[in-house]
Amino acid sequence: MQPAEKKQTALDSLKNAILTLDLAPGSDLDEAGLCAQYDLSRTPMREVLRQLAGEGYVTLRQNRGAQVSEMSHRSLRAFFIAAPMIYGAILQLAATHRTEPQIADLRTAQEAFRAALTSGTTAARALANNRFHEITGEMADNPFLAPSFNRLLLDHARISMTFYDPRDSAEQRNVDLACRQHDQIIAAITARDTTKAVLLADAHWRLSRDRISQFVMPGGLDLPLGTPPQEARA
Amino acid sequence: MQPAEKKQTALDSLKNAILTLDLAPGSDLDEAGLCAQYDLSRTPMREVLRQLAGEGYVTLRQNRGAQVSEMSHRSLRAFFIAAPMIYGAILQLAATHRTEPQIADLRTAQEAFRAALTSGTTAARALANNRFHEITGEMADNPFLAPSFNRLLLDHARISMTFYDPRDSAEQRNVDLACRQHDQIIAAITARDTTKAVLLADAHWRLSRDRISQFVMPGGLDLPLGTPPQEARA
DNA sequence: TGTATACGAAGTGTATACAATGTGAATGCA
DNA sequence: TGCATTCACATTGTATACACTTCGTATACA
Repeated sequence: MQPAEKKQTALDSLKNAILTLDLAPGSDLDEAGLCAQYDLSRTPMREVLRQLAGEGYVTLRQNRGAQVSEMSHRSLRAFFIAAPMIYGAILQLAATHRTEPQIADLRTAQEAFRAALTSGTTAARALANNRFHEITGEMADNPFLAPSFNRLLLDHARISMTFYDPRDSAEQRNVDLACRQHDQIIAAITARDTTKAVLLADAHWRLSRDRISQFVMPGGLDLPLGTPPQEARA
Repeated sequence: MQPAEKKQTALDSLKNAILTLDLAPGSDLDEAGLCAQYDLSRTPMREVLRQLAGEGYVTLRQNRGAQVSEMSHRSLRAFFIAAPMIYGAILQLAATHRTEPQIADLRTAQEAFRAALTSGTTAARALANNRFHEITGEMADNPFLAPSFNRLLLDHARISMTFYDPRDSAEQRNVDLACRQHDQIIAAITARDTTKAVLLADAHWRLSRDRISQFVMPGGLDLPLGTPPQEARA
């Protein structure tokens, strides 16, 4: 395997590991360990880490190594604010600028997503879903919106991984609905129907948002309130 | 000077040179030359270039060195589509999340901008204006919108540098108006007036957009049409 | 016993030598 | 003369040795 390929492999592999929470937010990355794992020397591995930093996957600290970028309460709030606007813009532009080969790519990604729904792991689903939306970003073909869109996709995948519970049957229905929305999105984009694309972006976002909200603010358990521990009182 | 400082110097210097068109879009960067210029060896200089690539200043091509990112007709169109939306969102969030020290920074940046208007070069104006808007981006405090916003600011500065004509007195009036709008933006942000912030973002954007449009589509010269050269005919 | 300082190990940043790739000019052949 | 091939040079990519910073620990002192 060529060195350049090994670099690409390391990049893709690390991205996937971060997207699927295989590498936890905030966890430290051992430079030497990664070098051994991907059979690269430190120089190219450090370049990979710089690239990941540029795309928001990791943060680099002076003299203190790389760590997987955090997902905090604050960033979740920022995510909720930014996502609906950017998602709407991307799908609208995708419907305008999509090319035929891109539509083929999108259909392929959707088939992979549907396959992952029935037989894949939670991580495989998240990656397939992420790939679907990445392609819509490529279709939009706007270098000024792309960086924020991709940053949103990263944390969207991670948030979904955090909250997804395969035992919940309501979850199963939601995922099936999301899959059908993907089909509708493909149809709208193919037809260059920008109005419909924006509406679908909104519906798809709300579905995802509500799923997340339910886990952040679950239904009450109807139990008596506890009392705060001594130290926490005023 | 410490190596880390030299890296920062190189990064800042290259950013400024690209923003002010001192380094022309599409021009090749000579790795060895930059190493000599900033007294760095190739390893840290390559990391600087990777960082610049991550922020959209340059593009890296396999085995073919770095080149300053292009500004094409197509990217101008994408810019016009993305800018008003992102700028509005950023100023709205800035009005919500700004802190007192950030307001002080913004006032300082505005003073520098005003000073550059009277005594500075065109490049100094562009950099001061860029800094002002960068601070509004910091105030907005949204890691999902920041990358696109900063990408927009980069090309906004470069487009302004392209089209600015200091001999045009209408330009002078426009710039003075832009400066007054900055004062109003500071006031709205300080007062946490999100509604006004959004309106000002729109007004500020339209002023800039119209300036650019006038240079892209100048008033006709009322002369007869030429004929295409032989080679160009069907 | 608590704190401060010094030492050492681990890990990060940089310099440089070497390998691989791309480019362009020169040469040979049609 | 035109085109293809080859070789040399320039430039980029990688490996590795070395320097520096950080952090943990041990020891000395209060």
